[in-house]
Amino acid sequence: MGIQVYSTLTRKKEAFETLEPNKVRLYVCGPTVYDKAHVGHAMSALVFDIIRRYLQYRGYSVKHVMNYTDVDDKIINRANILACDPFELAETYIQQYAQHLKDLNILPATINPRATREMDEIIRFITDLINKGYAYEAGGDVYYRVEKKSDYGKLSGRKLDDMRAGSRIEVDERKENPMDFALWKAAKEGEPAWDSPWGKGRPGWHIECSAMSGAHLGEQIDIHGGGNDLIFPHHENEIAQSEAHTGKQFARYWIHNGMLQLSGEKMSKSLGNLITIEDFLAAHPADALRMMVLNSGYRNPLTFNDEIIGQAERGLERLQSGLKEAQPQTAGLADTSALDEAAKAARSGFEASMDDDFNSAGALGHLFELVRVINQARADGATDEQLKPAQDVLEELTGVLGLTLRVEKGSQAADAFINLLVDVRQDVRQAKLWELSDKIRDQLAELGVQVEDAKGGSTWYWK
RNA sequence: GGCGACGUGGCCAAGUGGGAAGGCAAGGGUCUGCAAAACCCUGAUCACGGGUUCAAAUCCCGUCGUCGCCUCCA
Repeated sequence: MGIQVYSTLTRKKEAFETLEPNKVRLYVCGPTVYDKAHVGHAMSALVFDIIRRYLQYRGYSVKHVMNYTDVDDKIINRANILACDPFELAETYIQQYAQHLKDLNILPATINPRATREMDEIIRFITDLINKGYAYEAGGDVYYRVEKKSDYGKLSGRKLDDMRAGSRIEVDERKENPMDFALWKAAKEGEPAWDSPWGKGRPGWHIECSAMSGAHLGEQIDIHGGGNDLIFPHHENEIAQSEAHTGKQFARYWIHNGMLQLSGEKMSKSLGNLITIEDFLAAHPADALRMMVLNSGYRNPLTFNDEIIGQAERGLERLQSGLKEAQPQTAGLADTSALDEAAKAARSGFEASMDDDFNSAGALGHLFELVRVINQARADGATDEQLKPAQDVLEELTGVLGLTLRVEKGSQAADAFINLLVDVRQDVRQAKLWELSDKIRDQLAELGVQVEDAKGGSTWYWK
Protein backbone atom coordinates (compact mmCIF):
# COMPACT_ATOMS: atom_id res chain seq x y z
CA MET A 1 0.00 0.00 0.00
CA GLY A 2 1.28 3.40 -0.88
CA ILE A 3 1.09 6.71 0.87
CA GLN A 4 -2.23 7.74 2.40
CA VAL A 5 -2.93 11.43 2.84
CA TYR A 6 -5.70 13.07 4.84
CA SER A 7 -7.29 15.78 2.79
CA THR A 8 -9.34 18.51 4.38
CA LEU A 9 -11.48 18.60 1.25
CA THR A 10 -12.86 15.09 1.72
CA ARG A 11 -12.16 14.83 5.46
CA LYS A 12 -10.65 11.43 5.05
CA LYS A 13 -7.45 9.66 4.12
CA GLU A 14 -6.96 9.04 0.45
CA ALA A 15 -4.43 7.14 -1.61
CA PHE A 16 -1.76 9.57 -2.71
CA GLU A 17 -1.55 9.76 -6.48
CA THR A 18 0.24 12.57 -8.20
CA LEU A 19 -0.77 14.30 -11.40
CA GLU A 20 2.52 13.30 -12.95
CA PRO A 21 4.31 10.12 -11.92
CA ASN A 22 7.01 10.66 -9.31
CA LYS A 23 6.52 14.42 -9.26
CA VAL A 24 4.82 16.42 -6.56
CA ARG A 25 3.67 19.98 -6.97
CA LEU A 26 3.46 21.45 -3.50
CA TYR A 27 2.26 24.91 -2.61
CA VAL A 28 2.44 26.12 0.98
CA CYS A 29 1.14 29.47 2.14
CA GLY A 30 3.95 31.51 3.60
CA PRO A 31 3.82 34.38 6.05
CA THR A 32 2.75 37.95 5.71
CA VAL A 33 5.99 39.73 6.44
CA TYR A 34 5.24 42.62 8.74
CA ASP A 35 6.74 41.38 12.01
CA LYS A 36 9.03 38.80 13.55
CA ALA A 37 7.96 35.24 12.93
CA HIS A 38 6.99 33.09 15.91
CA VAL A 39 7.30 29.39 16.68
CA GLY A 40 3.80 28.78 15.31
CA HIS A 41 5.04 29.76 11.87
CA ALA A 42 7.99 27.51 12.43
CA MET A 43 5.73 24.61 13.31
CA SER A 44 3.86 24.94 10.04
CA ALA A 45 7.07 25.20 8.05
CA LEU A 46 8.45 22.17 9.88
CA VAL A 47 5.35 20.08 9.18
CA PHE A 48 5.62 20.66 5.46
CA ASP A 49 9.38 20.21 5.52
CA ILE A 50 8.89 16.78 7.09
CA ILE A 51 6.25 15.89 4.50
CA ARG A 52 8.48 17.08 1.71
CA ARG A 53 11.51 15.20 2.96
CA TYR A 54 9.52 12.01 3.27
CA LEU A 55 8.09 12.34 -0.24
CA GLN A 56 11.62 12.79 -1.49
CA TYR A 57 12.75 9.75 0.44
CA ARG A 58 9.92 7.89 -1.29
CA GLY A 59 11.37 8.84 -4.63
CA TYR A 60 9.29 11.85 -5.56
CA SER A 61 10.81 14.94 -7.00
CA VAL A 62 9.11 17.78 -5.18
CA LYS A 63 8.60 21.22 -6.65
CA HIS A 64 7.87 23.28 -3.57
CA VAL A 65 6.53 26.81 -3.78
CA MET A 66 6.19 29.01 -0.73
CA ASN A 67 5.07 32.57 -1.17
CA TYR A 68 5.73 35.71 0.78
CA THR A 69 2.85 38.13 1.13
CA ASP A 70 4.83 41.31 0.88
CA VAL A 71 2.10 43.88 0.37
CA ASP A 72 -1.06 44.17 2.46
CA ASP A 73 -2.80 46.33 5.03
CA LYS A 74 -0.76 45.18 7.99
CA ILE A 75 2.53 45.84 6.27
CA ILE A 76 1.38 49.28 5.22
CA ASN A 77 0.12 50.11 8.69
CA ARG A 78 3.29 48.93 10.33
CA ALA A 79 5.40 50.91 7.90
CA ASN A 80 3.36 54.00 8.64
CA ILE A 81 3.85 53.58 12.37
CA LEU A 82 7.57 53.07 11.96
CA ALA A 83 7.73 55.81 9.31
CA CYS A 84 9.60 53.54 6.96
CA ASP A 85 9.17 52.22 3.46
CA PRO A 86 6.77 49.26 3.34
CA PHE A 87 8.87 47.46 0.74
CA GLU A 88 11.97 47.76 2.86
CA LEU A 89 10.06 46.56 5.88
CA ALA A 90 8.88 43.50 3.99
CA GLU A 91 12.34 42.84 2.64
CA THR A 92 13.82 42.91 6.11
CA TYR A 93 11.40 40.33 7.43
CA ILE A 94 11.73 38.14 4.36
CA GLN A 95 15.47 37.96 4.86
CA GLN A 96 14.97 37.22 8.52
CA TYR A 97 12.42 34.50 7.83
CA ALA A 98 14.65 32.84 5.25
CA GLN A 99 17.43 32.75 7.82
CA HIS A 100 15.11 31.19 10.41
CA LEU A 101 14.17 28.45 7.97
CA LYS A 102 17.83 27.76 7.42
CA ASP A 103 18.54 27.69 11.13
CA LEU A 104 15.68 25.24 11.59
CA ASN A 105 17.15 22.94 8.93
CA ILE A 106 14.13 23.47 6.72
CA LEU A 107 14.86 22.80 3.07
CA PRO A 108 14.51 25.95 1.00
CA ALA A 109 11.48 26.02 -1.29
CA THR A 110 12.15 25.56 -4.96
CA ILE A 111 10.64 29.00 -5.56
CA ASN A 112 9.66 31.81 -3.19
CA PRO A 113 7.39 34.08 -5.19
CA ARG A 114 6.29 37.44 -3.85
CA ALA A 115 3.03 39.18 -4.56
CA THR A 116 4.74 42.39 -5.63
CA ARG A 117 6.71 40.60 -8.31
CA GLU A 118 3.77 38.82 -9.89
CA MET A 119 1.53 41.79 -10.57
CA ASP A 120 1.00 41.11 -14.28
CA GLU A 121 -0.08 37.58 -13.58
CA ILE A 122 -2.45 38.70 -10.84
CA ILE A 123 -4.05 41.33 -13.06
CA ARG A 124 -4.45 38.84 -15.90
CA PHE A 125 -6.09 36.43 -13.48
CA ILE A 126 -8.57 39.02 -12.20
CA THR A 127 -9.36 40.20 -15.72
CA ASP A 128 -10.23 36.67 -16.72
CA LEU A 129 -12.52 36.28 -13.70
CA ILE A 130 -14.35 39.47 -14.67
CA ASN A 131 -14.67 38.29 -18.27
CA LYS A 132 -16.12 35.02 -17.12
CA GLY A 133 -18.62 36.71 -14.87
CA TYR A 134 -17.04 35.56 -11.61
CA ALA A 135 -15.96 39.01 -10.54
CA TYR A 136 -17.14 42.59 -10.80
CA GLU A 137 -15.64 46.00 -10.40
CA ALA A 138 -17.06 48.48 -7.94
CA GLY A 139 -15.49 51.88 -7.53
CA GLY A 140 -11.93 50.79 -8.21
CA ASP A 141 -12.24 47.62 -6.16
CA VAL A 142 -12.84 44.24 -7.73
CA TYR A 143 -14.85 41.59 -5.88
CA TYR A 144 -15.28 37.90 -6.36
CA ARG A 145 -18.90 36.86 -6.82
CA VAL A 146 -19.33 33.97 -4.38
CA GLU A 147 -22.83 33.06 -5.53
CA LYS A 148 -21.76 32.37 -9.10
CA LYS A 149 -20.34 28.93 -8.30
CA SER A 150 -22.60 26.56 -6.43
CA ASP A 151 -19.80 24.71 -4.67
CA TYR A 152 -18.48 27.70 -2.75
CA GLY A 153 -17.85 26.52 0.80
CA LYS A 154 -16.88 22.94 -0.07
CA LEU A 155 -13.50 23.05 1.67
CA SER A 156 -14.62 24.53 4.96
CA GLY A 157 -18.01 22.83 4.95
CA ARG A 158 -19.95 26.05 5.12
CA LYS A 159 -23.00 27.13 3.26
CA LEU A 160 -23.48 30.68 2.12
CA ASP A 161 -26.88 30.75 3.76
CA ASP A 162 -25.39 29.90 7.13
CA MET A 163 -22.87 32.67 6.84
CA ARG A 164 -25.27 35.24 5.54
CA ALA A 165 -26.32 36.52 8.94
CA GLY A 166 -22.68 37.46 9.31
CA SER A 167 -23.31 39.91 12.06
CA ARG A 168 -19.59 40.38 12.49
CA ILE A 169 -18.98 41.19 8.87
CA GLU A 170 -19.20 44.83 8.09
CA VAL A 171 -21.59 45.06 5.19
CA ASP A 172 -20.19 46.97 2.28
CA GLU A 173 -22.91 48.53 0.18
CA ARG A 174 -20.96 47.97 -3.00
CA LYS A 175 -20.86 44.21 -2.54
CA GLU A 176 -23.57 42.11 -4.12
CA ASN A 177 -23.23 39.58 -1.34
CA PRO A 178 -21.62 40.32 2.02
CA MET A 179 -19.36 37.30 1.52
CA ASP A 180 -17.91 38.57 -1.74
CA PHE A 181 -14.25 39.21 -1.19
CA ALA A 182 -11.79 41.65 -2.68
CA LEU A 183 -9.55 40.59 -5.54
CA TRP A 184 -8.25 44.08 -6.05
CA LYS A 185 -8.26 47.01 -3.66
CA ALA A 186 -8.21 50.59 -4.88
CA ALA A 187 -5.29 52.49 -3.41
CA LYS A 188 -5.73 55.24 -0.90
CA GLU A 189 -3.49 58.26 -0.90
CA GLY A 190 0.13 57.36 -0.16
CA GLU A 191 -0.30 53.61 -0.36
CA PRO A 192 1.81 51.39 -2.60
CA ALA A 193 -0.10 50.95 -5.83
CA TRP A 194 0.11 49.37 -9.25
CA ASP A 195 -1.65 50.36 -12.43
CA SER A 196 -4.54 48.17 -13.44
CA PRO A 197 -7.57 48.28 -15.71
CA TRP A 198 -9.52 49.39 -12.61
CA GLY A 199 -7.19 52.17 -11.60
CA LYS A 200 -4.33 52.23 -9.14
CA GLY A 201 -4.48 49.63 -6.45
CA ARG A 202 -3.08 46.40 -5.05
CA PRO A 203 -4.15 42.78 -4.97
CA GLY A 204 -6.33 41.24 -2.28
CA TRP A 205 -4.79 38.60 -0.13
CA HIS A 206 -6.37 35.49 -1.61
CA ILE A 207 -5.70 36.17 -5.26
CA GLU A 208 -1.95 36.20 -4.97
CA CYS A 209 -1.73 32.55 -3.97
CA SER A 210 -3.99 31.47 -6.79
CA ALA A 211 -2.04 33.50 -9.31
CA MET A 212 1.38 32.44 -8.09
CA SER A 213 0.42 28.82 -7.76
CA GLY A 214 -0.85 28.88 -11.32
CA ALA A 215 2.20 30.69 -12.61
CA HIS A 216 4.78 28.41 -10.98
CA LEU A 217 3.06 25.06 -10.67
CA GLY A 218 0.41 25.06 -13.39
CA GLU A 219 -3.34 24.98 -13.30
CA GLN A 220 -3.52 21.94 -11.06
CA ILE A 221 -1.32 21.02 -8.14
CA ASP A 222 -0.96 17.97 -5.95
CA ILE A 223 -0.78 19.39 -2.46
CA HIS A 224 -1.81 22.74 -1.09
CA GLY A 225 -0.85 23.27 2.51
CA GLY A 226 -0.98 25.70 5.36
CA GLY A 227 -2.24 26.18 8.88
CA ASN A 228 -5.81 25.11 9.58
CA ASP A 229 -6.67 28.69 10.40
CA LEU A 230 -6.35 29.35 6.67
CA ILE A 231 -9.11 26.93 5.68
CA PHE A 232 -11.63 29.70 5.82
CA PRO A 233 -11.67 32.09 4.20
CA HIS A 234 -8.25 31.99 2.55
CA HIS A 235 -8.16 28.54 1.04
CA GLU A 236 -11.86 28.46 0.36
CA ASN A 237 -11.43 31.59 -1.68
CA GLU A 238 -8.37 30.28 -3.46
CA ILE A 239 -10.34 27.26 -4.61
CA ALA A 240 -13.19 29.44 -5.79
CA GLN A 241 -10.93 31.73 -7.81
CA SER A 242 -8.69 29.08 -9.25
CA GLU A 243 -11.44 26.71 -10.26
CA ALA A 244 -13.49 29.54 -11.74
CA HIS A 245 -10.40 30.56 -13.70
CA THR A 246 -9.39 27.16 -15.07
CA GLY A 247 -12.54 25.10 -14.82
CA LYS A 248 -10.42 22.33 -13.29
CA GLN A 249 -9.85 20.98 -9.82
CA PHE A 250 -7.25 23.20 -8.17
CA ALA A 251 -5.45 21.03 -5.62
CA ARG A 252 -5.82 17.28 -5.25
CA TYR A 253 -4.99 17.21 -1.56
CA TRP A 254 -5.43 19.93 1.04
CA ILE A 255 -3.18 19.43 4.03
CA HIS A 256 -3.59 21.58 7.13
CA ASN A 257 -1.53 21.56 10.28
CA GLY A 258 -2.99 22.16 13.73
CA MET A 259 -2.21 25.28 15.71
CA LEU A 260 0.54 25.68 18.21
CA GLN A 261 -0.91 26.56 21.58
CA LEU A 262 0.61 28.66 24.29
CA SER A 263 -1.09 28.50 27.67
CA GLY A 264 -4.10 26.83 26.11
CA GLU A 265 -4.61 29.36 23.38
CA LYS A 266 -3.54 29.67 19.81
CA MET A 267 -0.31 31.52 19.51
CA SER A 268 -0.91 34.49 17.30
CA LYS A 269 0.17 37.99 16.66
CA SER A 270 -3.19 39.44 17.47
CA LEU A 271 -3.37 37.71 20.85
CA GLY A 272 0.16 38.79 21.64
CA ASN A 273 0.98 35.46 23.29
CA LEU A 274 3.88 34.50 21.12
CA ILE A 275 7.42 33.34 21.29
CA THR A 276 9.54 34.38 18.36
CA ILE A 277 11.69 31.91 16.50
CA GLU A 278 14.61 34.12 17.40
CA ASP A 279 13.92 33.76 21.12
CA PHE A 280 13.40 30.03 20.85
CA LEU A 281 16.63 29.41 19.00
CA ALA A 282 18.55 31.53 21.46
CA ALA A 283 17.59 29.07 24.19
CA HIS A 284 17.18 25.69 22.48
CA PRO A 285 18.59 23.68 19.61
CA ALA A 286 16.59 23.71 16.38
CA ASP A 287 16.11 19.96 16.65
CA ALA A 288 14.09 20.45 19.85
CA LEU A 289 11.29 22.24 18.05
CA ARG A 290 11.33 19.70 15.26
CA MET A 291 11.22 16.92 17.82
CA MET A 292 8.13 18.46 19.41
CA VAL A 293 6.45 18.61 16.04
CA LEU A 294 7.47 15.06 15.17
CA ASN A 295 6.17 13.66 18.43
CA SER A 296 2.62 14.78 17.79
CA GLY A 297 0.15 14.40 14.97
CA TYR A 298 0.60 17.30 12.61
CA ARG A 299 -3.15 17.86 12.43
CA ASN A 300 -3.59 18.13 16.19
CA PRO A 301 -2.98 21.20 18.26
CA LEU A 302 0.46 21.20 19.84
CA THR A 303 0.96 22.67 23.27
CA PHE A 304 4.10 24.68 23.73
CA ASN A 305 5.60 24.94 27.19
CA ASP A 306 8.86 24.39 29.02
CA GLU A 307 8.04 20.87 30.12
CA ILE A 308 7.29 19.73 26.59
CA ILE A 309 10.42 21.37 25.24
CA GLY A 310 12.40 19.61 27.95
CA GLN A 311 10.88 16.27 27.04
CA ALA A 312 11.74 16.87 23.40
CA GLU A 313 15.33 17.73 24.24
CA ARG A 314 15.76 14.61 26.34
CA GLY A 315 14.16 12.55 23.61
CA LEU A 316 16.80 13.90 21.26
CA GLU A 317 19.52 12.87 23.64
CA ARG A 318 18.10 9.40 23.62
CA LEU A 319 18.16 9.23 19.83
CA GLN A 320 21.72 10.48 19.95
CA SER A 321 22.65 7.78 22.43
CA GLY A 322 22.12 5.24 19.68
CA LEU A 323 24.90 6.82 17.66
CA LYS A 324 27.52 6.72 20.39
CA GLU A 325 30.65 4.72 19.77
CA ALA A 326 31.37 1.24 21.06
CA GLN A 327 32.89 0.65 24.47
CA PRO A 328 36.67 0.80 24.43
CA GLN A 329 38.57 -2.42 23.84
CA THR A 330 35.52 -4.52 23.46
CA ALA A 331 35.57 -8.12 22.33
CA GLY A 332 32.71 -7.88 19.87
CA LEU A 333 29.52 -9.86 19.52
CA ALA A 334 29.40 -13.41 18.26
CA ASP A 335 26.11 -12.74 16.53
CA THR A 336 24.81 -9.46 15.12
CA SER A 337 21.53 -10.77 13.79
CA ALA A 338 19.52 -8.88 16.42
CA LEU A 339 21.02 -5.63 15.14
CA ASP A 340 20.33 -6.52 11.54
CA GLU A 341 16.77 -7.47 12.26
CA ALA A 342 16.14 -4.38 14.36
CA ALA A 343 17.43 -2.14 11.59
CA LYS A 344 15.21 -3.87 9.08
CA ALA A 345 12.17 -3.69 11.36
CA ALA A 346 12.84 -0.02 12.09
CA ARG A 347 12.89 0.86 8.42
CA SER A 348 9.72 -0.99 7.55
CA GLY A 349 7.92 0.31 10.64
CA PHE A 350 9.11 3.80 9.90
CA GLU A 351 7.82 3.62 6.34
CA ALA A 352 4.50 2.10 7.34
CA SER A 353 3.92 4.89 9.84
CA MET A 354 4.99 7.70 7.55
CA ASP A 355 2.96 6.24 4.69
CA ASP A 356 -0.06 6.57 6.92
CA ASP A 357 -0.61 10.29 6.62
CA PHE A 358 2.90 11.15 7.75
CA ASN A 359 2.52 9.63 11.20
CA SER A 360 5.81 10.89 12.50
CA ALA A 361 5.07 10.06 16.13
CA GLY A 362 4.59 6.43 15.20
CA ALA A 363 7.71 6.55 13.04
CA LEU A 364 9.71 7.93 15.96
CA GLY A 365 8.53 5.03 18.09
CA HIS A 366 10.17 2.63 15.65
CA LEU A 367 13.39 4.60 15.72
CA PHE A 368 13.46 4.52 19.52
CA GLU A 369 13.13 0.77 19.39
CA LEU A 370 16.13 0.62 17.11
CA VAL A 371 18.02 2.81 19.56
CA ARG A 372 17.30 0.37 22.35
CA VAL A 373 18.61 -2.59 20.37
CA ILE A 374 21.74 -0.69 19.38
CA ASN A 375 22.37 0.28 22.99
CA GLN A 376 21.80 -3.29 24.11
CA ALA A 377 24.32 -4.48 21.56
CA ARG A 378 26.83 -1.89 22.70
CA ALA A 379 26.31 -2.86 26.32
CA ASP A 380 26.88 -6.47 25.29
CA GLY A 381 30.19 -5.58 23.75
CA ALA A 382 29.53 -4.87 20.07
CA THR A 383 32.36 -3.19 18.18
CA ASP A 384 32.00 -0.01 16.15
CA GLU A 385 32.07 -2.07 12.96
CA GLN A 386 29.23 -4.22 14.22
CA LEU A 387 27.15 -1.25 15.32
CA LYS A 388 27.68 0.73 12.18
CA PRO A 389 25.07 -0.75 9.82
CA ALA A 390 22.26 -0.24 12.33
CA GLN A 391 23.57 3.20 13.24
CA ASP A 392 23.64 4.12 9.57
CA VAL A 393 19.97 3.25 9.29
CA LEU A 394 19.20 5.28 12.41
CA GLU A 395 21.09 8.24 11.06
CA GLU A 396 19.49 7.97 7.65
CA LEU A 397 15.92 7.80 8.97
CA THR A 398 16.32 10.55 11.54
CA GLY A 399 17.75 12.52 8.63
CA VAL A 400 14.57 11.88 6.64
CA LEU A 401 12.70 13.53 9.49
CA GLY A 402 15.09 16.44 9.23
CA LEU A 403 16.79 15.88 12.56
CA THR A 404 20.46 16.64 12.54
CA LEU A 405 21.30 15.03 15.90
CA ARG A 406 24.08 17.49 15.79
CA VAL A 407 26.77 16.88 18.33
CA GLU A 408 28.75 19.95 19.23
CA LYS A 409 32.24 19.78 17.93
CA GLY A 410 35.25 21.54 19.28
CA SER A 411 38.28 22.33 17.20
CA GLN A 412 40.52 19.57 15.90
CA ALA A 413 43.37 21.01 17.90
CA ALA A 414 41.37 20.81 21.11
CA ASP A 415 40.48 17.19 20.36
CA ALA A 416 44.13 16.19 20.43
CA PHE A 417 44.65 17.77 23.83
CA ILE A 418 41.52 16.23 25.25
CA ASN A 419 42.54 12.82 24.01
CA LEU A 420 45.85 13.34 25.73
CA LEU A 421 44.19 14.39 28.96
CA VAL A 422 41.79 11.50 28.95
CA ASP A 423 44.65 9.17 28.21
CA VAL A 424 46.71 10.48 31.10
CA ARG A 425 43.67 10.33 33.33
CA GLN A 426 43.47 6.66 32.49
CA ASP A 427 46.88 6.15 34.09
CA VAL A 428 45.82 8.26 37.05
CA ARG A 429 42.82 5.99 37.49
CA GLN A 430 44.93 2.90 37.33
CA ALA A 431 46.98 4.36 40.12
CA LYS A 432 43.68 4.81 41.95
CA LEU A 433 44.24 8.53 42.44
CA TRP A 434 40.50 9.10 42.45
CA GLU A 435 40.55 12.67 43.63
CA LEU A 436 42.77 13.79 40.79
CA SER A 437 40.90 11.68 38.29
CA ASP A 438 37.56 13.19 39.34
CA LYS A 439 39.00 16.66 39.19
CA ILE A 440 40.03 16.17 35.58
CA ARG A 441 36.60 14.82 34.69
CA ASP A 442 34.75 17.61 36.48
CA GLN A 443 36.83 20.33 34.95
CA LEU A 444 36.48 18.90 31.48
CA ALA A 445 32.75 18.84 32.08
CA GLU A 446 32.85 22.53 32.84
CA LEU A 447 34.51 23.04 29.47
CA GLY A 448 31.70 21.12 27.80
CA VAL A 449 33.42 17.76 27.51
CA GLN A 450 31.55 14.79 28.91
CA VAL A 451 33.81 11.93 29.94
CA GLU A 452 32.25 8.52 30.43
CA ASP A 453 34.21 5.69 32.03
CA ALA A 454 33.72 2.10 30.97
CA LYS A 455 35.46 -1.17 31.57
CA GLY A 456 38.11 -0.96 28.87
CA GLY A 457 38.73 2.78 29.16
CA SER A 458 36.91 6.07 28.76
CA THR A 459 35.04 7.78 25.96
CA TRP A 460 34.23 11.46 25.71
CA TYR A 461 32.14 13.81 23.64
CA TRP A 462 31.24 17.48 23.43
CA LYS A 463 27.93 18.24 24.99
C1' G B 1 -25.41 30.78 17.68
C1' G B 2 -23.32 27.85 13.11
C1' C B 3 -19.36 24.50 11.37
C1' G B 4 -15.20 21.35 12.73
C1' A B 5 -11.49 18.78 15.67
C1' C B 6 -10.02 16.53 20.04
C1' G B 7 -10.41 13.98 25.20
C1' U B 8 -5.45 7.09 25.88
C1' G B 9 -0.80 5.83 32.50
C1' G B 10 2.17 11.92 36.40
C1' C B 11 3.48 14.53 31.28
C1' C B 12 3.86 14.04 25.63
C1' A B 13 1.82 10.48 22.45
C1' A B 14 0.86 5.98 18.59
C1' G B 15 -3.03 2.84 17.73
C1' U B 16 -9.53 3.72 15.06
C1' G B 17 -13.42 -3.67 15.70
C1' G B 18 -10.11 -9.17 18.27
C1' G B 19 -2.59 -8.72 21.76
C1' A B 20 -3.07 -0.77 24.85
C1' A B 21 3.66 1.21 20.54
C1' G B 22 7.25 4.66 21.91
C1' G B 23 9.44 8.90 24.60
C1' C B 24 9.89 11.92 29.19
C1' A B 25 9.39 11.71 34.47
C1' A B 26 9.25 8.35 38.94
C1' G B 27 10.67 3.91 41.83
C1' G B 28 13.73 -0.62 42.15
C1' G B 29 17.96 -3.31 40.20
C1' U B 30 22.74 -4.35 37.10
C1' C B 31 27.41 -2.15 35.80
C1' U B 32 31.11 1.49 38.09
C1' G B 33 36.29 3.40 42.87
C1' C B 34 32.57 7.29 42.40
C1' A B 35 29.75 9.81 38.70
C1' A B 36 27.51 9.81 34.09
C1' A B 37 25.70 6.94 30.30
C1' A B 38 23.69 2.43 29.07
C1' C B 39 21.04 -2.06 30.21
C1' C B 40 17.01 -4.86 33.05
C1' C B 41 12.35 -4.61 35.92
C1' U B 42 7.68 -1.90 37.68
C1' G B 43 2.63 0.88 36.02
C1' A B 44 -3.71 2.37 31.91
C1' U B 45 -11.06 -0.31 34.13
C1' C B 46 -8.43 4.28 26.77
C1' A B 47 -13.56 11.56 29.70
C1' C B 48 -18.56 9.83 31.31
C1' G B 49 -23.48 7.33 30.16
C1' G B 50 -26.22 4.36 26.89
C1' G B 51 -26.40 1.28 22.26
C1' U B 52 -24.65 -2.11 17.98
C1' U B 53 -21.49 -6.68 17.95
C1' C B 54 -19.46 -13.23 19.60
C1' A B 55 -15.87 -9.09 20.39
C1' A B 56 -15.39 -1.62 21.10
C1' A B 57 -10.05 2.78 23.09
C1' U B 58 -11.69 1.87 18.03
C1' C B 59 -18.64 2.02 15.17
C1' C B 60 -23.60 4.78 16.61
C1' C B 61 -26.38 8.20 20.03
C1' G B 62 -26.17 11.41 24.23
C1' U B 63 -23.58 14.22 28.23
C1' C B 64 -19.47 16.89 30.03
C1' G B 65 -14.79 19.17 28.98
C1' U B 66 -10.79 21.39 25.89
C1' C B 67 -9.52 23.77 21.38
C1' G B 68 -10.03 25.83 16.37
C1' C B 69 -12.73 28.47 12.42
C1' C B 70 -16.86 31.71 11.39
C1' U B 71 -12.66 38.83 11.23
C1' C B 72 -6.25 39.42 9.85
C1' C B 73 -3.76 34.80 11.18
C1' A B 74 1.01 29.21 9.99
